[in-house]
Amino acid sequence: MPRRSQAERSAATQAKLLDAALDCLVECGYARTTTTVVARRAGVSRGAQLHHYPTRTALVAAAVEHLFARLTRDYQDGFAALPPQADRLRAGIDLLWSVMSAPHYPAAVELFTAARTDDDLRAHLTPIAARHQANVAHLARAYFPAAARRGARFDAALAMILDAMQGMASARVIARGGPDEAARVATLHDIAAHLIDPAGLTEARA
Amino acid sequence: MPRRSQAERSAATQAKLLDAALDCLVECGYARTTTTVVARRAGVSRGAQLHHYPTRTALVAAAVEHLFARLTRDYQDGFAALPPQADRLRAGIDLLWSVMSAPHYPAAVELFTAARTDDDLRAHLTPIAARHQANVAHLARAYFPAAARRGARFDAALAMILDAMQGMASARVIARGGPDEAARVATLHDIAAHLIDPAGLTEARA
DNA sequence: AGAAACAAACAGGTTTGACTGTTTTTTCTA
DNA sequence: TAGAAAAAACAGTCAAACCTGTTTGTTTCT
Repeated sequence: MPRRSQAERSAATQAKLLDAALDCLVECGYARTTTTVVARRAGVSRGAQLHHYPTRTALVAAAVEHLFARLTRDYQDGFAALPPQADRLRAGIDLLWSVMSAPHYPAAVELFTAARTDDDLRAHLTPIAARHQANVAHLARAYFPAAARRGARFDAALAMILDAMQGMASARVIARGGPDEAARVATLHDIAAHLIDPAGLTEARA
Repeated sequence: MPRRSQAERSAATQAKLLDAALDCLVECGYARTTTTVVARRAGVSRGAQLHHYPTRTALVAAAVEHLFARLTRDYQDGFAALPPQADRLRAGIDLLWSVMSAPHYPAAVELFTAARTDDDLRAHLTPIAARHQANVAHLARAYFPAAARRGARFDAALAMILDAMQGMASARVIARGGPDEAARVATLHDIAAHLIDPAGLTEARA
């Protein structure tokens, strides 16, 4: 690797650090995600780590931003790839759940839990989370225009479905992917149909 | 306080320690819930703390057991006090949510999040959580016998509602008790009616 | 040459569980 | 039943390990 530009070098180390931080959050949890461990896992010296992210909070905040950017892309791509068939609503639910089942998602849970009692971290995370939520809501409205016309009711339904998935993700801590997880997703399908599209005339031709 | 029996002394200090641990978990979060701080908050010497709970994990595990015992009592009392009127289902939902809004509930969230990556803690928490869930399901079935006759569908609905509430509780981390929280509970009322009692013939005379 | 990236050692502060010693209660025994 | 012995509860200190952020020095790019 001769003659890498500064920008390339920076980007490479930062990417290594952020991925390592996410891995570490998933594997070890927030408490044991120390700057030392992250640097070692990233194969980067501690000096370099501190150069790019001067504090631990800065590091994990950047990591979650990195993660959410990826999640937003996943949502976007997923929605764009939704089949234009009769069960789009169903497919949309499955998409949401699949993204929230991503391997790195527990890192977000770790950080938001920690943010509850860490003002600094919360200040970093609040705007990131708000932006992400807005993105998802925007995408959902864009891809289900007919249902979105129901306005607040649609928004409430979406919020509820996301809450439920968030709860399911939390529950995984204890019972990882139990057999009844599928049943719960099925219930969500049912609910979505009831709340968003009670008449049964789906968004097939949207 | 002359002549307290050993059992009394033990029970008193243990209660002080467990309450202090819960307070600390809620206020400071899992990472900053150190044995030192808990002992100080409890007004107990560090030696005494170590005598009753030899490790940090033992302490927090006992604390969460303490908490869940109380939550189960709250559910029980709440269900027993449900009015025998037409909107029992609605009142039941509100009860579930009010218990999950209890001041100490965030302590449970902290511990379950930590348990994901702490085998020791998880081993302690898993049976506690399982027992608690079973208790809630049992109570719900006992107090909504007509709906419970729908079997798996009832269980799925209950699980989903609890998931959603869990998700809402987690979301509080960022937006504490936002205005739309009420809207989400309203959506849950709607869902409960749809999933559990679609005909509208409520459990009024159960 | 200057700036950015990287490397490594260091100091200050914390936490945990072990360890030693003291007081209070219970149990055994005379 | 009185007093000694044992057990339990309580108190406080200590060392090892660790983490964070600073600082100082080196290499790589512009």
